[in-house]
Amino acid sequence: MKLLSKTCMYGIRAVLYLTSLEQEKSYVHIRQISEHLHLSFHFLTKILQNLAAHNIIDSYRGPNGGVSLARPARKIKVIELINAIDGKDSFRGCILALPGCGEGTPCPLHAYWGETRDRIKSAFENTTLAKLEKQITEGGLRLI
Amino acid sequence: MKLLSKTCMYGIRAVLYLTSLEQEKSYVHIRQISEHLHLSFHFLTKILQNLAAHNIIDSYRGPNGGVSLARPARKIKVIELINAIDGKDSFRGCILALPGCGEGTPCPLHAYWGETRDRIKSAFENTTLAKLEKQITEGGLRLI
DNA sequence: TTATTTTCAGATAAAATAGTCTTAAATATG
DNA sequence: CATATTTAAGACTATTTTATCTGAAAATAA
Ligand code: SF4
Ligand code: SF4
Repeated sequence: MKLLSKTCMYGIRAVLYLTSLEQEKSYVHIRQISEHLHLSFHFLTKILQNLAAHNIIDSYRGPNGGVSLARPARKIKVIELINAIDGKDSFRGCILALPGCGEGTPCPLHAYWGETRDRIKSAFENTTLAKLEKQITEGGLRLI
Repeated sequence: MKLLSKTCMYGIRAVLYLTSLEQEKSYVHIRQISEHLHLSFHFLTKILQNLAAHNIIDSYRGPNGGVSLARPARKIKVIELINAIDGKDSFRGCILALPGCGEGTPCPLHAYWGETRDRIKSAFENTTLAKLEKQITEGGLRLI
């Protein structure tokens, strides 16, 4: 069972780290992020390029360059990251992969699955980076 | 988001088909199953070999050979198939893949995830093939 | 016995995912 | 301007998952 791809996990962790720094619009080097989270710098760079293309983070080249959140953390929903990295249809996936499903009668596992899946999805839709960050600081939760 | 691997989906569908035939301990050709479900015969054979090794189905070679449920459908739980195919640790997977997790303090997504994951798992633990089969016949649900 | 049918076992191939590396482009500073 | 720094872009490699293929082993039937 894989809720998110590894790529997506890395993206979320990186952006949560950015959130935790909560500097006012100053760029953070990707190298700093990758070292802090123990991730491959090059791989993370690719992931963050994607998030930049989706206007979730801003990026800037050269010395003093780096990445930063494109908006305040309370305006970025976790589902946005998931959609950007794992694709919009990530939560459309079903349980038995029947050909041409969703139109006719459902498979016998649909009842169990559909509801649960929607609940998971809406949890991500209703969670902002700020919300998660609050939990991190209040609950002593960790990113690494 | 992938709840089950494709391999696992195929295995479940195949075994549900066996259940639907509910013949008294007579073997069904894998070829018949694969054609009915539109799956690759060779691939399905490998999946069913695995299920046979895990004592979920019985198999028999030669003409009149094939596979059949190892026990009555009401005594086979869906989680058994998942454990056999996707592995015992399938529902241990987490959301941020932190190194050495589960021991110390959790990551900020753990709260959302853990509960949901356990609910999904216990749904599979409390569902037998017979239960699903009942839904199929009563609800006009489909396997192909 | 001999031929046929079927699963078993393992090698191989293709596709998807994950990760690495190299070079180019933009920016800052002296 | 020249140079150092940093992200951008894309080719390349590695690993995992999914799928195919081949021949052996077991059971049956003629
Ligand atoms: S009925 Fe639902 S769970 Fe089943 S195959 Fe279709 S979409 Fe997937
Ligand atoms: S705290 Fe839970 S969800 Fe987060 S990384 Fe650990 S096991 Fe996974």
